[in-house]
Amino acid sequence: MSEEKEITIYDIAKHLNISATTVSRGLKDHPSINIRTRKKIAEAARQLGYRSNTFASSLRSRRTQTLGVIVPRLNSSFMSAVLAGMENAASREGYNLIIAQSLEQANKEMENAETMFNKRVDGLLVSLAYGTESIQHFDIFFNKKIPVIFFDRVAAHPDGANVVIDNYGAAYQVTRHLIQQGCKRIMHLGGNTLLNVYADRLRGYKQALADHKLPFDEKLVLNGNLTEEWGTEAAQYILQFKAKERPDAVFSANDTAAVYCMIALKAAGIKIPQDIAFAGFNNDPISKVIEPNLTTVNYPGYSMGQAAVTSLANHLNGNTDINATNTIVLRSELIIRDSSLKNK
Amino acid sequence: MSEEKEITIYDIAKHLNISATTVSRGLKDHPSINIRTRKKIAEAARQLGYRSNTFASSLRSRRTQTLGVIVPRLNSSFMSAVLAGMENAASREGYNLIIAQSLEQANKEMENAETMFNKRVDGLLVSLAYGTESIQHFDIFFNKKIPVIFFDRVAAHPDGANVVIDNYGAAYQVTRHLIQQGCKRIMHLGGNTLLNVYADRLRGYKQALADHKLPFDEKLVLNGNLTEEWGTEAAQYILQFKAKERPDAVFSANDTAAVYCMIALKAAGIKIPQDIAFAGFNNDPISKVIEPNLTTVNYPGYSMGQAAVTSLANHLNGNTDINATNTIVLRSELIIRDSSLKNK
DNA sequence: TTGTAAGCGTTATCAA
DNA sequence: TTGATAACGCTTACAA
Repeated sequence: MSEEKEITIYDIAKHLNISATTVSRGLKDHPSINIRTRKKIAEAARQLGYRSNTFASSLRSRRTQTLGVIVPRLNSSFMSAVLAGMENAASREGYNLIIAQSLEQANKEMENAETMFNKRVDGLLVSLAYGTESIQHFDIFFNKKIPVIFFDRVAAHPDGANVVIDNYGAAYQVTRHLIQQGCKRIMHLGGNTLLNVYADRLRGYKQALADHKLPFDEKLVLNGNLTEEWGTEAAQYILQFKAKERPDAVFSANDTAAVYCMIALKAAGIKIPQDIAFAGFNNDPISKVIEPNLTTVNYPGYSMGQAAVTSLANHLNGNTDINATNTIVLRSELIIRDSSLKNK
Repeated sequence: MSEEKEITIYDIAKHLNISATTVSRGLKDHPSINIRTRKKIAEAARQLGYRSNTFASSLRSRRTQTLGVIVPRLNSSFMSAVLAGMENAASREGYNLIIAQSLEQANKEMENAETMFNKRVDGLLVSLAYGTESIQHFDIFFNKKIPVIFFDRVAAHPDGANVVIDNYGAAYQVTRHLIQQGCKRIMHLGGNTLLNVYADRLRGYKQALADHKLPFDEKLVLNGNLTEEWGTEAAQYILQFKAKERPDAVFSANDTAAVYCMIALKAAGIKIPQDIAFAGFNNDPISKVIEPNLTTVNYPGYSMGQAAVTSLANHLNGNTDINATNTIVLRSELIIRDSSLKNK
């Protein structure tokens, strides 16, 4: 079983009395090779325990069959699903993935981009870090015409494609749902509006208010980093309102901030949803543990991963121009739970 | 900025009127190269925009400077921390990571192992899938003397090293803590005991009982897959006991099962911790959201990742024999929260 | 301390 | 449909 020496296409060639060129072609099912020859080659390769040397191949062909993935963090069920979807599509298309996390830091993202570039990935998939304010560090890719696809946390670029959920529409739905529950002063806990996801959620919130003739009040929008601590602080902000001006609902741009805000409000004697209704975003596991359970928005992570890789692979195979499908928008799903049901 | 042609060591050599060999050596800080020559080479490389071609290098040197990582799932804060620690150590040691998830399935783990093998990783880091019952699929690595390190979910192998936390000791501490709170009939929710982590936690639980003269009762041990649904079912099991025989504490081998068991028990009118005290394992974010907050065990994920990679790198550099440091045990930490404090 | 020259295993080119 | 040959860019004996 344990081979002494690596088997090369020359060994196969010698074994079959044909040329290495033919073996090379046969192994990749090149159409110009006789189908019976191809079969013989495949059989011999199996028998001899041949495995292709990707370095030699990459060196010569200048393709690595590898895609780079840069994500802010791996520790969410959403990202795990995205990556599973990416892996699935990638292996179907004959690509491997290199994964790196930026830990939400712009400089780490730059480093990662450089590493990916030096590893000569055939294409790049990026979800931007919270701290990223410019996407210049991807210019090395654009300059070399290496395709870049942004997903979820995206930025506009003439040569880059985007895969996103309809953050605007989802936020609109959430807000409308709260309005339909009778809420009139809906607060929005938002993130860095330089990022599309947070900007779009804010827009959806505003539009829903406008469409239902509710005034927009700047004091009812608080932007921050959406962490546990920040969610707790947001509760303090809410508690400072005079009784009459206090919001009767909160729509948070993520579940973490929503949940920690709820915990702090509950501790202060606020009843949820009677006094203040709540809705979050992400369908994080904690949304099913907090009492009352949190109304939220579910992302289709697996599909997003698949869509991003499939689109990238199509582009690499020359099937589509990257501009032809510049933005793919996936459907998300409103999950209604007790935290927003005032009339139950 | 956008170079037309890739710069090679020959371009640098020509530029400086020296040989490519010297450039190659200079670039890797080979000691036999004059330090001034090295400086000149580095400077020219920077100036010309040289980037090393890893394929040519790997092809020739038969090393990839790449480590493979196979994990059950990426979607836990623990795994994210592990990977961050691995990345940190890897980049310090000059290695890159390829990451794959087995999704807890043995056959996916086998596929991943094969992919890693074909990618010719210099070493492999594995946390075993829930469904894995044999580690034969890693024999291709052992046969070729490619080092394999198991971490967290490990298996014994003469040629493989392990990096783990002291599951036995942590479980012992948890159980002792519950006993000190006055609990006498402590139930254990466990996982697949083919996996070290669950077998060791069970052992620690048993030993703590024995050391405190509490009888071990088989009916108080329930093994399962530790999912949300299973945790809910475990609650039904607990509710079936006659009042006098009902456990007065539960030590779960993970937080998910503990939390969903708590939710179901609370719904049935059980008071926590008064009627039944609870402790979990993992320090999952949900443990801080459930009421009362869950006593649990925190893993040092980042250190574990660093330790695993550092150990692997040392071995690859020939600094240590893999048998010399066959098992590294890291300290974990008991986090006491309200769910286990009966006397508060 | 530096250089010469021979490969590593594959694929592109050109020819048959 | 197949083959001969020359790269791809780097490392490493061996030599100087």
